[in-house]
Amino acid sequence: MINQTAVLWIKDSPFARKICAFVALSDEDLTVMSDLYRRRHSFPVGVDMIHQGQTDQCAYVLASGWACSYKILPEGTRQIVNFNIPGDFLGLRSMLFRAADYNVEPITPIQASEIRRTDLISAFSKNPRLATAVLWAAARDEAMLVEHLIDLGRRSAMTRTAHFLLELGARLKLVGLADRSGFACPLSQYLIADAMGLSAVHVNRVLRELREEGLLTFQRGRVVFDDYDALIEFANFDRSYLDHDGPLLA
Amino acid sequence: MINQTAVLWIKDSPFARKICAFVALSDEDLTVMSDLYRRRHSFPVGVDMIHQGQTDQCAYVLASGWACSYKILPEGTRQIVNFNIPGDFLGLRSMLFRAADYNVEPITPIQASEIRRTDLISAFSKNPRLATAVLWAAARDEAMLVEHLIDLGRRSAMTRTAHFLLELGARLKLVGLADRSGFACPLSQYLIADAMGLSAVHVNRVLRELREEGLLTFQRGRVVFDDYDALIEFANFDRSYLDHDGPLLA
DNA sequence: CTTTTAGACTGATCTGAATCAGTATTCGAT
DNA sequence: ATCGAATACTGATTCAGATCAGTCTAAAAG
Repeated sequence: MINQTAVLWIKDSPFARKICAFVALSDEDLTVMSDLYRRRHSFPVGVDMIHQGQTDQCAYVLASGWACSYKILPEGTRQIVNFNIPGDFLGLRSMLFRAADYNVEPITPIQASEIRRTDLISAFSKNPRLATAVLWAAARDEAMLVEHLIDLGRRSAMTRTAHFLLELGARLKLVGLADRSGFACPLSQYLIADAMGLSAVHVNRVLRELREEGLLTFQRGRVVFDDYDALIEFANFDRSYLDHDGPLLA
Repeated sequence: MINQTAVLWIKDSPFARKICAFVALSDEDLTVMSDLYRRRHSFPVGVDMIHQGQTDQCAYVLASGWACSYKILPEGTRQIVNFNIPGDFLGLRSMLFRAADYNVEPITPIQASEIRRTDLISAFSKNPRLATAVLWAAARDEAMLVEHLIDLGRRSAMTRTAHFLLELGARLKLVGLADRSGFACPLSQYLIADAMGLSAVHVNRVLRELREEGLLTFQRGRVVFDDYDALIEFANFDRSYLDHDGPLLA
């Protein structure tokens, strides 16, 4: 049965906002989805949400706050694989493996719903459209991973950083946390460095250069796109992999 | 019903070999799988199997030959995202998107089975275990993508190349195309360069250094692990993300 | 109201990898 | 047997980005 209060509440969540942009979900779908949302948790900064080797196979949907997925290397350096923003589904992969093969750390205090593997599987069998929606989100995450790979492999430090911040903006826009002018961004230059495979010092230099070129300004926790069109041109940003033209599997 | 000839034949395919190593498939599962194998195609070197913007949503399972997935950048450089070897399922992502966002090019002549989206969906609904198996393979591919990202972001040219060749060896071993001593490898130094985000010249230097260190020799189309244990130590290679301890979702 | 500290920022220097400009080798075609 | 095309390989030079070694500022702690 459909619980109208739950439907209204869930419709406003970042996760549903994102999913609804791609797959048309009925009130029934949203009711099934709201069941997944029961186990709310808070995570303070400094406590890993998921860590390497962890065997309890659970995932989270972020309601608020930012996190990052990363791997530590033996030399002590680390590579941030992805930043997780509200609406993101994280840990889907660790559900298929015996143990998590990466860490997830909150960047700001986090509100998240824990999703048990059994709950997800039953929600999927009750509701294949929800399965499609989640798989679509996973495919989109993989496309972003590929763009990140290309950032690291073949784009210069400046293009790479510009591309990355544009993508972050596009993702945040989907959940109403950004617009064409920019977005609030709690990332330190150290975090950006670990994501872009650069040193923090060099990130600082690159950000200054982007500012001096009149492309974008990242200061005091805010990214401002000073010239959005020029920036897209400069970074050769193609948002089609984040975009859509309506429901895919109807 | 179960067709014993088809089951025996499919059991010997690289795809089934790989899948069976992780999820126990019954003869019935294998029969459903063999239905997917009907549309055999050959691709000569020089003709893209999938290209950017292509809208017919189909995927392939490689039976023999090597291919690579890549993206072209405006400056004319390219980044190879992944090499595809026998047994690989490729194009799963393009089934969820409106159009492919990358290219796939044969490196050697290819034999592959075309998988239509509708066929895959019906096979999945007939047989959820097969769906699990394919999702597991996709999760494993994503884990490899993450390792590749870390290669590019935080590993030196030498460690990166060693890690990459070890991973390739581990993947080939699963389908019986490699052992601890090494494997036949049709990749040119140019292809390796485009995958590792290096120049061909530097790849050559790196391969020479690995050879001089007594770690591995890549010459005349063959990778030889001269000192497998030292190599694993050197590259800090952890094959747990490729490995398993038996069926996951029984 | 200081002190401490973390983050933002800068210049000088160093290094790893790219680019350029070749030679050597292998293999296939004529 | 010879030519041409790939591919493998090498040395010299250049350049992007890292490292080092700081300063400046603002906020938090005492």
